[in-house]
Amino acid sequence: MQTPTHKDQVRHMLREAGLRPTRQRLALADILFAKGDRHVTAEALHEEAVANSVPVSLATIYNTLHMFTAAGLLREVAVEGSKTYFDTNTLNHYHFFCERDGVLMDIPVGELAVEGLPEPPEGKEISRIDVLVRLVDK
Amino acid sequence: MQTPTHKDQVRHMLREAGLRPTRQRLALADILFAKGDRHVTAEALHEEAVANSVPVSLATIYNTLHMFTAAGLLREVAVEGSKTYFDTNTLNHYHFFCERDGVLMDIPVGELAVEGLPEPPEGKEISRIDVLVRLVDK
DNA sequence: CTGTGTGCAAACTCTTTGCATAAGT
DNA sequence: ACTTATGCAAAGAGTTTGCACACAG
Repeated sequence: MQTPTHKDQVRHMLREAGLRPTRQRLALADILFAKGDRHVTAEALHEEAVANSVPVSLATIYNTLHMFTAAGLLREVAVEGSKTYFDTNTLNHYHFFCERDGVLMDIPVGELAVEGLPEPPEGKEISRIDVLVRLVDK
Repeated sequence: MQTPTHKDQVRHMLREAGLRPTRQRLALADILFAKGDRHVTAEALHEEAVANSVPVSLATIYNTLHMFTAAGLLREVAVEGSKTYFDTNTLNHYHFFCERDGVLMDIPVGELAVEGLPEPPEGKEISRIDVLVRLVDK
């Protein structure tokens, strides 16, 4: 094996972010960033990790997700309900959310735009705009 | 007292919604709809009720908020975090959210618009669009 | 070695539920 | 009276925390 593996890239990504590339972080980053943009909950990632023979604890999952988020590798998405979603796509984009099955999807970039941004209140500035398009079965 | 009080209007509103106008519901609706649009959490409403000498239990607060929402009198707003916000403005509009103090505010209607709505996935249709403009201190 | 990360279990927060009591019509 | 709502306390779900042990540099 001499082509740079995905794991190598992931290791580099972690170092860049100032995070020690531990077994668990590597394994989780590998799962998260292997196949395109993903939207996971802590619970789901935990199950996936365990299924992939990476017995991480839930506490570490939360820890890791938050550190990745702080490092800019992930982004937290607000959906109502108790669960927190993490998105591997940190670029500015919006989401579809299907209430029925709790699935979050990216909205193709460029299609949707927010017009007529209002003036933020005194002393505040806009940090980010979230758009969530809720879906129901037809 | 012969002018229709706010409580009378509220009583009528509850009947219209098919909800029995009990003491607690009347008191809560009175608080919620007395002064323009509001954004409350269950906890906040509970404190306010208790402060107004209406010793409702938290369980009833949740119960009531959910029934009001089901009856179309309130709308749930998704902000990340564990707390659920309820909005007395059920018309289509968007929000400012200040992370620092957890305050939710309406964005003046008409200023902000979402353009270029994407096609929803097969078999789904858009039920609602939420826009949350996050604010930070300048 | 030295410091940071991990796992476990317990703690916490917000929310929901079950059941006896109280209130509405 | 008959039905629905309320309150309490206990259970639940998701997330966080404290501390001993393990691992990366």
